[in-house]
Amino acid sequence: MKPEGLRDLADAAGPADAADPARPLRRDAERNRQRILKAAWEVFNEQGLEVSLDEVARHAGVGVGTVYRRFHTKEELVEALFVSRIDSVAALAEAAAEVPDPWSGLVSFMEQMVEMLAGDAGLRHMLMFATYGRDRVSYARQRNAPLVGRLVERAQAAGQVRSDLAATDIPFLIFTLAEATQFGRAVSPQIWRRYFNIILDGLRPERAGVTPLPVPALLPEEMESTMRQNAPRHR
Amino acid sequence: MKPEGLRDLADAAGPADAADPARPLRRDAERNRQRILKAAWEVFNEQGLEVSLDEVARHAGVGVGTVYRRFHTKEELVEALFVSRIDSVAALAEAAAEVPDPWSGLVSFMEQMVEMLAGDAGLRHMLMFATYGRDRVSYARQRNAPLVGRLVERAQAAGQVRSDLAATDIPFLIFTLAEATQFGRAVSPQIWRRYFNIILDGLRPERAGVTPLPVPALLPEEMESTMRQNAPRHR
Amino acid sequence: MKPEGLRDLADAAGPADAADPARPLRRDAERNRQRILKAAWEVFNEQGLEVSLDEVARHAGVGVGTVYRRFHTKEELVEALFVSRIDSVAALAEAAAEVPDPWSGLVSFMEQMVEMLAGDAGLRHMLMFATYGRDRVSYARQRNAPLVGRLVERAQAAGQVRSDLAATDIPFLIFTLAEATQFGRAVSPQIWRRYFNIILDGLRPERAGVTPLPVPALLPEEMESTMRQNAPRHR
Amino acid sequence: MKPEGLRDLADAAGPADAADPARPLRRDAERNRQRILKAAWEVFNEQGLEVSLDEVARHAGVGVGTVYRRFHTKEELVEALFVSRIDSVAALAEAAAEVPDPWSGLVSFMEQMVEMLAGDAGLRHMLMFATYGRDRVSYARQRNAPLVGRLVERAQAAGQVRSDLAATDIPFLIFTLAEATQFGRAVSPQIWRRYFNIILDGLRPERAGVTPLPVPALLPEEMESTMRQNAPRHR
DNA sequence: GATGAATGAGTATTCATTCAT
DNA sequence: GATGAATGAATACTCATTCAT
Repeated sequence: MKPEGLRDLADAAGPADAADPARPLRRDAERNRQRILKAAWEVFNEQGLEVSLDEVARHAGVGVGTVYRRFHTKEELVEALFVSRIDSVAALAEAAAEVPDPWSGLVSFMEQMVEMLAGDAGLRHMLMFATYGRDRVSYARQRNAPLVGRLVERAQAAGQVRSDLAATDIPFLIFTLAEATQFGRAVSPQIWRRYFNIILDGLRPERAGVTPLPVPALLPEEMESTMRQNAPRHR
Repeated sequence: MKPEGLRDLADAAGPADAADPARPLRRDAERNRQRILKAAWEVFNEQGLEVSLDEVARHAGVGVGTVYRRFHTKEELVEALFVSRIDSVAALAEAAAEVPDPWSGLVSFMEQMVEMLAGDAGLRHMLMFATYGRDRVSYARQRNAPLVGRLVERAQAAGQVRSDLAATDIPFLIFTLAEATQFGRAVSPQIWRRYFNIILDGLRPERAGVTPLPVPALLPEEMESTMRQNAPRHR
Repeated sequence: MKPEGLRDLADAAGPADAADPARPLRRDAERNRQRILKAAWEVFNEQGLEVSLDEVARHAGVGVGTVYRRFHTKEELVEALFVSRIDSVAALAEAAAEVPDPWSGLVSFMEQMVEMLAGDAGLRHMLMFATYGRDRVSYARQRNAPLVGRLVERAQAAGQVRSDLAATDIPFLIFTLAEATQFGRAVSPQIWRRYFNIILDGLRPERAGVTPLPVPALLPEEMESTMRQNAPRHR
Repeated sequence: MKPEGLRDLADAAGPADAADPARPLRRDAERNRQRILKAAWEVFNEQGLEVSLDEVARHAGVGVGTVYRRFHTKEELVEALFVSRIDSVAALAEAAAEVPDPWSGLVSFMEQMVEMLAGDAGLRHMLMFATYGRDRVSYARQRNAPLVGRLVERAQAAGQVRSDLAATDIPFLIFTLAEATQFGRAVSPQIWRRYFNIILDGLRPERAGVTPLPVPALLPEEMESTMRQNAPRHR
């Protein structure tokens, strides 16, 4: 569906295995692991995270037992599937900090995040609702928060971003946009860029006609507990 | 939970019944229908659309059989439940058209829509993913599209909104925001107003620093097919 | 297999139902409930408590769903199945207390207990290992302990039983014997009476050639914790 | 856990192997065999016969495949595991025959049997229910029966044991006691000695107050068929 | 020979839907 | 009409056993 996604899957291999992080899997096992991850990625994106592992197994052309040998629970599979991607958020933020122009840095970070999420309903779901892999997500969030904070502050210091924007607003805006991508994706895969543009224009510094943000942003600590409330229990 | 919601439910009665659209239900049957709708609304909002109909029936104090007599499938129940609310979108748009200041009209329409969706995960789900009640939603969309179009055009004509905004962008922005309300809702129920504000600021007319929207909006016709792709199948 | 057992099942009906203890089940439901209990009793006795509920359902000629409608979990089914029998232990002890001769009273209690357990591997299993229905069993034990204590004391006071026998020894002896009934049952269903007899002879008052019991009996409180250790977890 | 047990395991090696009874195993193969038996013994005693062979293999530090190379089925492993112990019953009986005092001989035989079974739920299970290793058990029984018969007769001849006791009663009494050890084991590991004592007192010669055994003992030939009926099928 | 990967039938439990009372 | 009983396919997960490496 998306070659980029499949490349990422490869990164999730080897060391991410549950049993022994050191020793690489046997060749055939590794092949199957990849097949399973690929199949899972496809069906999860197509039909959501609710598809059964039997379905995933069938899609991958292996028995369910094989899926369970590799991933002890469904949760572990979902995690493994998105782990590399979650980690890459940090890389994105770090790269963005290197961009000389603060505004461009912030923009490119957001843009890449949305692009990443746009192609990946599963990851989006996991980041937003933390149905699975809560701990991973939570860890990633804590790691990235300060990086994002610096991106915002730098742009504000340069007078490129409205001063009432908070670092915690950024993930909100990103999720918000990512959700919009879901929508209309089939007909116009880039449609989200319109709304991204609108939001960017709305982030610009205060001036005539711009109203101050009406309620305070969430504190970083509050991001955690907000997730915890969203999570639907799974059966 | 929300008296307004309950009032709306009453509108969904009579003619929407499955058996014979013409003849009104017997009094007691009608009472049961209302009870079921009320119970379903409460339960779906509290626990999501995944609750079993047994649960709904228990909540309503009737047997499952009764639920099925009124609504042939779960889908039909969900549809009936949100039908009145979908219809009220039109009312909102019409009211907004009456607001003398075009900008205020558009803003108040969007705001009310988001507020409505914010409190109603079921409706949001239905509008965005059309999991259930596809036809209803589709019908409502066609009805509302021109109304919304006029709101936008009026504001653009008044120079209050950027000229590259399209009518079809409005539902996108609304869904997008509505989804964001889910988020952070537990900690700060009004947090979405920050992002609403940012978006509104981004909708303002072109000026220095505002970049033109990079891709074309969806055509009204395209909205339809876009929904059709999103829908996850349900079990 | 054993008409007596089936008669007992009837006692477990009506009021023991999970939903509403007051209202009796519909006729057809009641019929199925009985069928399920009967089938469960048969297969559990034949093949042990490990048989699947699918098997029970098939045996009963109903769908699994029906089994689960009546009994929310396997545990509940097992409990329901043996509840009336557990309760009847108390009746046995009380009746034994009425027997004029203390020795005869104690003997008849033990004998009837063993007889009851002899025909019912499921009940035996439940009483001894508390795999299922722990709370029921524990409750019954507490209820019966003092009754049994009195039986023993009365016989000791009459000089009919060795003075170093404790009340907690009785269940041990009973279980022990009951287990022995399993054995040899096919060839000589009454074979256990030999060992019952030997034990009774060993319970007689001290005299030449009788050695004192070498270790202290369990305290009543210790019976509880002893069960808790035996219980295998079920999957 | 019990060095004696482990020594016994060694006896079970070589000729008992599945592939070729004649040729001894290669040194490393033999080592693995021992490791597996040791691990199995530990794990089965700790957690019951239901543990998976994967678990056993892990405990032994070998692959499951290796387990299956040595023992074609789980049943075979269990058999091999207890084979040596079954054989040692004969040793026990022979040693008991050497004890000068017939009564002491019989008592010590029974006591050692119960002790052996008390510490070994797996063996107990196998002897009593013949779930696994039916043929082995059957063979052992035939071998031991005459030895035990002699123990009993000798004690009866000396007037130390009631004359209505039969040789086939001994295994019954032993199993009966062994089962009681299971019970209460956690709280008072020696509790079974109380019931052993009671039974011994009940085995003493006829005198006032002792009632004759009410049903005939099983014939040696009948012991076999009695086992066959007990066996629960396993999954 | 050893390893551990692959398999798939089996387990308890849930739930949309149908149907007898 | 209303009730709630019956159904069975579906779900996540386990484990004895086989087989490629």
